[in-house]
Amino acid sequence: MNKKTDLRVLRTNQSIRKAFYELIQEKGYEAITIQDIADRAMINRNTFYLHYQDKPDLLDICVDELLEEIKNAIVQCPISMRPFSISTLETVMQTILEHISHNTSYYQAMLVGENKIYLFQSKMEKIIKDKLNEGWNSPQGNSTLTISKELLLEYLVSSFMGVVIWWIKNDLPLPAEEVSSQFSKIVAYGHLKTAGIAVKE
Amino acid sequence: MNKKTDLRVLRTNQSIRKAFYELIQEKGYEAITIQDIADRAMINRNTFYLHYQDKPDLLDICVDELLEEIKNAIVQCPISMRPFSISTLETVMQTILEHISHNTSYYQAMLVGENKIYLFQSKMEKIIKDKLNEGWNSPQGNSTLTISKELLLEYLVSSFMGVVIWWIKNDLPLPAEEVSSQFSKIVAYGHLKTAGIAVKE
DNA sequence: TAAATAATGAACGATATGTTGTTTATTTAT
DNA sequence: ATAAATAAACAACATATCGTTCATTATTTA
Repeated sequence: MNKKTDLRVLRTNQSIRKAFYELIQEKGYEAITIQDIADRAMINRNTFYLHYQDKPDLLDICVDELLEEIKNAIVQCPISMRPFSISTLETVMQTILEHISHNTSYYQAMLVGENKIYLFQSKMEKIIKDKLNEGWNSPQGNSTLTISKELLLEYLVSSFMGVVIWWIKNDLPLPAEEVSSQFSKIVAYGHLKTAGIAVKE
Repeated sequence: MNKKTDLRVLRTNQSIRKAFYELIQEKGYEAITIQDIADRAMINRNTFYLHYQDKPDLLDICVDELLEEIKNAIVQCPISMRPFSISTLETVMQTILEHISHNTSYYQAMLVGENKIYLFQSKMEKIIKDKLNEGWNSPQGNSTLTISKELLLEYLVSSFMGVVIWWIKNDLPLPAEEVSSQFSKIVAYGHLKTAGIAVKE
C-alpha cells in the first residue's frame, strides 16, 4: 500500500532514472522528449506522468538527490578559514572526491561532456561556497583583507570545481587523497611554486 | 542588392538580436519561442526564418560573434608560462576585462544570473585555455612538473573565469587593472598569503 | 480470493515548429 | 521617376510534443 513497497513503482521508477541518465549523455537534456524516456524505459508515456510532473521535475529530483548526498557527506567536516587550516579544506575535498568515486557514472553525466547539466554544477558550487563560507563565520571579528572576501570565495570555489571536474573527466587518474592534498597546497602556497614553475616579476 | 546594404535587413536583424538578448535575461534561452522573438522584435514570425535557421542557430551566431571579439582582443597578447611571467597573464586578463567593460550588457546576459548561457562560458573557457596553453608550447623541452599540466591549466582557467564572472556580476566594482593585477598575484603567490590570511599547517 | 492500485492504450485540445505559397511594401538600379 | 528586385507580411499547412482524461487490463497487497 505504501508507495515504496509496490515493486511496480520501484521498477518503473528505476527504469525512468536509468533511461534519463543514459539519454542525457547521448543527446543532452534539452533534446530528450518524454516519449524518448518512455521508449527507453519501456513504459507507456502516460506512466511517466504518474511518477513525475514533467521533464524539469525529473531533472530537479535527480539533481537534488545527488546533491543531498554531497551535503550529507561534508556536513560534519570541520572547516576553518582564519587561520586557514590546510587540513580542513583538504578534508572537504577528499570527502567529496571519495563520494564521487562511488557514483562515478552519475557525476559523469552531470558534470562532463557537452551534454553536462549546468544546473547541477551551479547548485554544487553553491553548496561548496556555503561550506567554505562557514569557515569565515566564526566569531573572530573582521580583519582587514587586501582582497574582497567575495572575490576570494569565488576564486576558491571556481578552482575547487575545476579540479573536481578535471578529475572526473579524466576518469579519476589520481587517488582522491593525492588530488585533495595537491589542491590544498596549491591554494595555500600558489600553484606555480607548488608545480615547480619559475616565476619572474 | 548586397544583403548588408538593405536597410530592412539590418533593421530586422538588429531588432531580432535586441529582442533575443532581452528575452534571455527575462525568461532564459530555453523558454523563448520564435513567436516571442517575433513579437518583441515586431516582425512576422516568418521573417525570423529568413534570417536564421532556428533558435540554436541564432544563439550560436550571437555567441560566436562575441567570442570572436574576445579572440581578436587577446590574439596579440604575448604569453609565456616558463618561466611564468606575471605581466603576460595580467595583460591577457586586463585586455579581456576591458573588452567586457565596453560591452557589459551582452556579457551580463551571457555570463550572469540563472538564465546565463552555459554554452558561452564553456566556449570562452576553451579560448582562455588555448591562449594559456600557447605559453607552454615554446620549445624549451619538457620539464618535470610535480602536477599534471592539464590539472594546472584547468585550475588556472577555472579561477580566471571565476574572477571574470564575479567582476561582471558585481557590476565591475574595481578597475580592470586592479582586478587583473590582484589575480596574477594570487596565481603567483597563493591567494591566502596575498589576501593576508594566516596559514597553519 | 477480493480489493486496491499501477500501468496500459486511445483519444483529445493546446502549443510550437518549420515550410509553402501569395500578397504587400520597400529598396535598389536603370 | 519608374521598373525590377527583394524583404517582409500574411495565411495556411502538416508535424511533433505536451499534458490531460478516461476506460481497460494487469499486478500487487491485504
